[in-house]
Amino acid sequence: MSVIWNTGGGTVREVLAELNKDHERAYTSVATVLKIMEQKGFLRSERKDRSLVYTALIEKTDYQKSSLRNLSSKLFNDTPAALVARLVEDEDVTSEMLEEIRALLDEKLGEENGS
Amino acid sequence: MSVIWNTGGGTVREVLAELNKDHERAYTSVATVLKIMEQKGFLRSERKDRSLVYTALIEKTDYQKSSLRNLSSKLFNDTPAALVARLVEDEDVTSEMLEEIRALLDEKLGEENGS
DNA sequence: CTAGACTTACGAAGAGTTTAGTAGTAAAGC
DNA sequence: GCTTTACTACTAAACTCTTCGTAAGTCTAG
Repeated sequence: MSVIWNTGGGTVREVLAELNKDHERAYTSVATVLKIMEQKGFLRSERKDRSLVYTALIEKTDYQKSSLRNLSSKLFNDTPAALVARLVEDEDVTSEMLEEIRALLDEKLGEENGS
Repeated sequence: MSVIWNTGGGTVREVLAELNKDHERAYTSVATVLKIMEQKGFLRSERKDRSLVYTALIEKTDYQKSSLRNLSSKLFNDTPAALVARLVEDEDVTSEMLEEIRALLDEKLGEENGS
């Protein structure tokens, strides 16, 4: 799915090429997965020459949101603050990143007070 | 696993009772899962009377962290700021929560500048 | 026209997860 | 002491996910 989002979609062969950067897989494996994801409504396909070109049907941001919601409810008692708390504890998160996050919050909060 | 963390652990029957608040399950289902989780090293068990009392072997915070890391790498290109950006977009997140999160960041940033 | 290359469709094997039934054992009640 | 109760261990069915092979169709080159 991430490959489709990152590349904007493509044929089985294109997706395969992308995936094989990470780890060798068979052509048919990718074809099967893409077909299944289409059946599940995540992708749609369109004929182009003799191949199928797959494109995303669901937005990456939507999926990110629902994943976060899911994680938040399952592991953080539905309190996003607790989630962020854990996130900023991570040693790999630099203070530049933290500044960035805070700036984001300031923006969001300003915007809400304004409305 | 969440049940164990939230209740601090307990017998199969206790965990079952907790789970059944949500959705009816058989006693043996819970027993099996607990045993499997023990085999995987997430729990340990201790005999108490005739029952086994299960307790968590891994910290909830550690699991939260690794889940976040995982989500961040898979869906957010390893940029926590993007993750938080998506989080604060959620309509269900109130400005009180946002304030809370910002306070958290301020604290963390202050602490780091101080060191 | 036919051989080769490429593609999708279908099916299947193996691992992992979830749910639960059965058997056996130990304790408790009478 | 025998029966009921409660528990764990073992087994298994149903389901999902991942991987891939084989079959069958189509296009193209010679």
